Amino acid sequence: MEYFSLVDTSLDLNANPLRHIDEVPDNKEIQSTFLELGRKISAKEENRALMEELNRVSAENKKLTGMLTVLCENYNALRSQLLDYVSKNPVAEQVVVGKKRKADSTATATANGGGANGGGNSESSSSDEDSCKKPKGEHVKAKISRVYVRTEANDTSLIVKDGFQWRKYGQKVTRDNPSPRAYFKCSFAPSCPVKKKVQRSIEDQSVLVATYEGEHNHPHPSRVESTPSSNRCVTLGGSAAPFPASLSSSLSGPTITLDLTKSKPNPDSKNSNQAMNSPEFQQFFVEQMASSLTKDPSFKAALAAAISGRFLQQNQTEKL
DNA sequence: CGACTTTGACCCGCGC
DNA sequence: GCGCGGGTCAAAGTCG
Repeated sequence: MEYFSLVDTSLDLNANPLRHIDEVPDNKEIQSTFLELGRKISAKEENRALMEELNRVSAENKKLTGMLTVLCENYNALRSQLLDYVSKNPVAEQVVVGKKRKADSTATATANGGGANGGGNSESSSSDEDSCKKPKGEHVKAKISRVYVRTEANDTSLIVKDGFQWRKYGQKVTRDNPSPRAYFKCSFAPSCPVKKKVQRSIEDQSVLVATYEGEHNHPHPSRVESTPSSNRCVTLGGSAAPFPASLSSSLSGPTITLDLTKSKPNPDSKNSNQAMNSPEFQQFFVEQMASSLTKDPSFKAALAAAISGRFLQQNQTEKL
């Protein structure tokens, strides 16, 4: 339930929170009303309307808060079930292999297939496939996570900005996908073992599939690059990805989706909670919220209405 | 001039 | 053993 510390759930999410301003007659009408009926009555009526609106909004906020609570509870229940399952079935826990040629290629194939589901913006857990055919005698060396990033259609670069600094060390055209695959190492290498592969989804060329291998053994260098203008729709999962929970915000729609179901069953699952509580995550979250809100035309309209409404009210009180 | 990218060559595991 | 294909290396090029 840490999420409540991150998000002010009492946010007024009404599309048109100042509806009462629209309903109130325009300035001249108000003045004439005042002249005819006197100040006390209309002031009382306005007061009552405001109170009703406030009650309505409060009730809505309460409802939304309740829904979020249920959502979080469900997530926690599911996660604990998953952890139980993983602890009872050690095979399922084997997420990755070191020299995992076979397993990895299958995983990549499924990833591309997974990209097809839901327009390439869904994530397929890499742990399932990897656990199926485990080459003999191989040990768990690194953790793999997969990230889908929606880019501009004309953006040909294979750059997934996740806040970390990467050094490209290779590029290959693979057999199952005509678009080249780029290989990156964390720029903190060799002290940091994390590698990243980035390739366009075969199904949706506007979607980049980034596969992270390993875990960063250093703090996040900067959050500045974490919200690039070109990469907006990010789905994250796993350990090497910057955040354990999946976040997505889309270019086309100013929505923020906290996909809590896609968090990987890390044996050290407390990491995800720690990351969620980390200031970096909170800043990232707030940035995402802010950028999404500023892109929302209805939010802008509501804001403009609020400001103009405020001026209008001030004018009225000054005139009276 | 240093850091980073590009790109062809090389290495290595797997399947036949 | 050989060929294929994914992954890595490293020299050359580019950029700030």
